[in-house]
Amino acid sequence: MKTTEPAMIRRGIYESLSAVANAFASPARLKVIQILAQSPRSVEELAQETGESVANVSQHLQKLSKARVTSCERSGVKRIYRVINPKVLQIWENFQDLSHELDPALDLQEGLLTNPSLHALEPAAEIMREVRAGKAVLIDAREEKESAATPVSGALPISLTQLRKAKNLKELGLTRSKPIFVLCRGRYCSIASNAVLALRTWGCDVYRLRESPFQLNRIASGVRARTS
Amino acid sequence: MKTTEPAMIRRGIYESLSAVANAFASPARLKVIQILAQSPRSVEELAQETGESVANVSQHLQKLSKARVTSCERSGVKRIYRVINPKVLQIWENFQDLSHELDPALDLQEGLLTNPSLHALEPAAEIMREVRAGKAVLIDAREEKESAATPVSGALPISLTQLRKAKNLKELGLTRSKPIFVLCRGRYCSIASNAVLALRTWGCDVYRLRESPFQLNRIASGVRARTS
DNA sequence: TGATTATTCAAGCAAACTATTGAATAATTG
DNA sequence: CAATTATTCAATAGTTTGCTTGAATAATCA
Repeated sequence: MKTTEPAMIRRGIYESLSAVANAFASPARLKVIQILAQSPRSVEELAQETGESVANVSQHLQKLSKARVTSCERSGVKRIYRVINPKVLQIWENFQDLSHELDPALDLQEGLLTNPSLHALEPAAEIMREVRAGKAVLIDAREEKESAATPVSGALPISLTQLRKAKNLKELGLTRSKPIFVLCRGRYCSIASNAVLALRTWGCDVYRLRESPFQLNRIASGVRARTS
Repeated sequence: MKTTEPAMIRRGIYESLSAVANAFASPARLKVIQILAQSPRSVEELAQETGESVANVSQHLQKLSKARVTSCERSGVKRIYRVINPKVLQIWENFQDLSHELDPALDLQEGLLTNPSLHALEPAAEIMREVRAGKAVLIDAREEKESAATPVSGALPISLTQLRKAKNLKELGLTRSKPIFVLCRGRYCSIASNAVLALRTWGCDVYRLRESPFQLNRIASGVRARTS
C-alpha cells in the first residue's frame, strides 16, 4: 500500500474534502459563520452572540481556522476572527438553499422568525434595479459595525436601534414618497421585519428582503452588468 | 424555554442545516455521492466501487436518505439508490471548488491521479462550443451505464474499455481530422486520462476535460443559450 | 415450499466530537 | 512589576460516529 497508489491518493482526497464539509457540520460553527459573514468579531463577542461559552467558541474557531474557513488576526489583547474567502459565503448560502429544498420544515421555522407577510413580493433583482434607478429606498437595518464591514451597494445604513430612537421620518432622512425596502443579515434574521413594523407605524410603504448582504451585492452587480 | 421563542426556533434551524452538512462530512459518503452522480446503483455495487463493506455502505445510505440527499427504489431483490436533486450535485461541485481553494494540497493530489499535462488548455465552454459547431469531437469515456444515465450533450459514448478493445480509429467511427476531447466522471477520475493515452498511440490530437458531466451540461446549456 | 440473493438490523467497540471546567498564557495597563 | 483582560490549553465526561460481525428480513426463483 504505497501512498502513490491511485486508491490511496483518492482516499486522501476524499478525506480532505470531507474535512472541509465537516467545518459546516455543527450548529455552533454555522452560527459563527453566519455572524462572521456580517463582520469580523472577537471570540468574546462571538460567544455572547451565539450563546455558547467562550472556551467552546474558541475551540470551534480553531477547527474552522484549521480548515481555513476563518482567519484570525491579533488586535491588542483580542483576536479578531473573520471569513476572508467569498466562496465560503457562497457555500453557506448554497447550503441554506439546499437544506430548504430537502427539508420543508425549515421554511416553516423561518416563517416563525421573520413573518413572511412582511416580505417583498418582487424579486430582489427587480428591487435592486429600482433602488439603483432612485425609484425606491433600501435600508440596511443591521447595526453599524455590520453595515460598515459588509455594505450593500445602494443601501442606507440606518440600524433598527436608530429607527426606534428617531422621533420622525425626516430625522432619518426618509420620506413617504418612495417605497422602502429593508435588509438585514438574511433569512433567519428578524431585524428587518422589526424595522418594517417600526416604519409602518409612520405610514411607510415598506417591506423586507430575505436575501443576505452577500447575495444582494451579487444580485446588484448582475443588475449593473446587464444595465451597462 | 418555549419552542416558540426565537432563540429556540433558531436553534432548531441551525441544527437542521448542520444535519444536511453532515451528510457530506464523511469520505465514505462523498465517495457514494460521487458515484451516484454518474448513475444509480445498488448497495452491493456501491460497496464494491467504494471499497467499503456492504453493511457499512448500507448504513451510510440510510444516513444520506434520511437527509433526503439520496432516494431509493426497489427493483426485485435489489434496492437502487440515486441522487435526484440537482442541487445536491451543485453543492458537491461547489464543495470540491472550495476545498481546492482552501487546501492547495488537493491540487497536487489531483495532479497525481490525472496527469495534468493531458488537460485541455481551452476553457470547457470554448470546447463545448467547438463540439456543438462540429469542429471538435467529444468522447464520454465512462462505462456505458454511466454515459447512458447522465449523458453529456454532444458527447459520443465510447468507453475506455471499448477504446482499448478497438483495433483502429475507423472501427470507433473516429478520424484524425478533428481534435478530440475526452470526459469522464470529473476531476478525480483517471478514465479520461487513460483514454487520451490510448488515443494518442493512434496519433490523435486529443486532450482530457476535468469537468464532470453535470458541469459540462450546465456549461453547454449556457453556450447554447448565448448562441441562440 | 425451501433455497438464494440483496439488504437491513442489532450489538459492540474504538475513535472522534461537544461542551465543561479550571489552569495557563500572552498582551496591555496602572 | 503586578494586575487585568482575552484567549487558549488540558483534562474530562457524555455523545455520537464509523466500521465490524453475525443474525434477521424480504423478494425472488427452483
